[in-house]
Amino acid sequence: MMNKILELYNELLELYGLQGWWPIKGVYHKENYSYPRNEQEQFEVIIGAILTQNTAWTNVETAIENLRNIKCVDAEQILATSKEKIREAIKPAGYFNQKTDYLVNIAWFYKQLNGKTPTREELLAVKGVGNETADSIMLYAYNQPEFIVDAYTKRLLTKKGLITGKESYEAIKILFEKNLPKDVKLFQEYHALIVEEGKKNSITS
DNA sequence: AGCCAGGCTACCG
DNA sequence: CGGTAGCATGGC
Repeated sequence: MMNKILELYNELLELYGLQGWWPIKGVYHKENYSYPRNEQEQFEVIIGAILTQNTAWTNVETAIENLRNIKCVDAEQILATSKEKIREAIKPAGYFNQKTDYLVNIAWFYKQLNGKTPTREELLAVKGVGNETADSIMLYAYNQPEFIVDAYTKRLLTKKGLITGKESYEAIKILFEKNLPKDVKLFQEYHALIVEEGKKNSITS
């Protein structure tokens, strides 16, 4: 018999279908997992992961478009641009003072990687990158099998009675990873489905 | 007119 | 360690 974590995945998949995350240039590439296709797209995923911290994705889209207009969906360009300009561009995403610093930090980090794939620990050492952002970057920018735990995930698992809600980030992450095959596509779709479910169901359901 | 959104850091006990 | 204030915009 299947475990509850895998059952939940199949239930969500049945409900919502394949999601095809992460959106690039506002587009969800359903049933195509060859993204990101180049460094520009990879870096777009990374800045999106930072900008979406506690922020609605629609606001992030606007911020990324503003950054695109000033050629700053690019690590070198961010480092060559004044913080004031970046701050203005990402204003719609909120927390713009913090996030400007975070973007500069990740730009330095990305540049020194010189094309290498970072470890999760290296990402966590960047100020502005916490557990969820690190896992989002690993899973969607680098296609590494790290399961993402977010507010929707905790809420859904609590509602399903699979956790109490008091577990740590790490504990919930491990719960998923030990009950699922270590499959990047599966991890990508599962998190996307959880977000879809979270968006469609109000806080009080 | 609040409350919420794909969190993180700093600081407290 | 766990708990929480502060950060900020836009949509409903």
